[in-house]
Amino acid sequence: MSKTFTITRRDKKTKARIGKLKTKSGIAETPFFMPVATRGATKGLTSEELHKMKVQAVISNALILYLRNGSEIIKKSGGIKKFMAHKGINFTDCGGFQMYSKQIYIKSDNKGVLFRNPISGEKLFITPEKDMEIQLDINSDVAMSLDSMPMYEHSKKEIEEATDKTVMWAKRCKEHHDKMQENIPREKRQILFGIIQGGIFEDLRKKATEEMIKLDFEGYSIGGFGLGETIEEEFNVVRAVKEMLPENKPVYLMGIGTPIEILKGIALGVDVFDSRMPSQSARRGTLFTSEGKLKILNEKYKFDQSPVDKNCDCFVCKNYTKAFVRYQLINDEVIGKKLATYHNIYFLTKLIERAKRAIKKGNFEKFMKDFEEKYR
RNA sequence: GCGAUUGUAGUUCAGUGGCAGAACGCGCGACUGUGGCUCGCGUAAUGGGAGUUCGAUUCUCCCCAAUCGCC
Repeated sequence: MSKTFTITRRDKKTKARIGKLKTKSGIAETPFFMPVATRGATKGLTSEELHKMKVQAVISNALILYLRNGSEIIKKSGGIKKFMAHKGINFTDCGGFQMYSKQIYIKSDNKGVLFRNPISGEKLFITPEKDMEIQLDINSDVAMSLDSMPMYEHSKKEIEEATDKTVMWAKRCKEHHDKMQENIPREKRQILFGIIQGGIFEDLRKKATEEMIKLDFEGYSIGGFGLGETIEEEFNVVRAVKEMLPENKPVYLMGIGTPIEILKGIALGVDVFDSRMPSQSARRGTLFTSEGKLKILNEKYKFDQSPVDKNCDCFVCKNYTKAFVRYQLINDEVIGKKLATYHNIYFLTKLIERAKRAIKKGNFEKFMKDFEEKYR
């Protein structure tokens, strides 16, 4: 059968699960982590390198690509997969998160979001329909409905308004997206995920989840985290939303990317993650290791001849010393950023692989607890 | 040897007769659906001596050093 999502394995003690996400570009085994490739590339890494380290998917940004004619160029290049010579699956984000970016966001009303194009200075009105068209031009495998993202510090009333607007837009996205693809065979269609908002308020999240389920998306994204809330607030909401969502739909926890949060998410049955965390932190000198976070720019590693992580088998750890990576990073050489980024993304990808193995062996909960100890 | 100019943080430069600033560097921290790669905190200095003055890093003189020019 050509179902989008199939669960192949379940953990007994937690809600963790292993599944297959089927897209027009191929199948990815969940859970997986997507490095961010905002403009069609993960900073510092080639598509071949991502493929070699078994990254199954990346996520680009429809709005930001659109700002520099990227969506047009990509359309004329035959879609993002071909454009970036990527062997895995491509997600696109809608651009709703850029409401967080004061430099390009102007305002939003019920019809859509007004951005300023920082390149031309022109105002740019993005409606849910327009957003769907951009993502279809880019031709990613999985698109996101346009959301209106509330800020952590907003009042409950403001968050409720944004949440309701997100549901309303999701409906319009779904209708337009379906209509745009009605003549395309099902297996060649772009998949659309609906984004659930609601801040840290369980009641708002539950209401939004209920409405979104009615719209029957192929997958659900939980958005609006990593904005200042505590980890408890975050996972209380994820748990509540997950309990309501249908079991057979893939769930994507947007923007979440610290090792601990990924494991906690997996334990609650989240299937997809993404974050700029591993790539951005790497460039700024924070590396993930089996022993915890490593601040490689610290003076104590100046002459350190050991690898970044002695338990890691990535090519960086097999070939280079801390002293080398540190020196290149400090001197702002691209090789430093590249090696650091490679290691961090490899680490997260490998972490999830190990988590999956633990799920299969039935000791995921212990695996998670042991890991958490090191990241305290 | 003579003349001119300049000596302020590790570096490049502000500034002031009354608590000496910045940038970069260095040290530490942050970073969660990345427009332009950052942000926060910390560190550290008036070349030496004498004089004027209540008080001098600032004004005067001497010494030392550097740079430029002329021999």
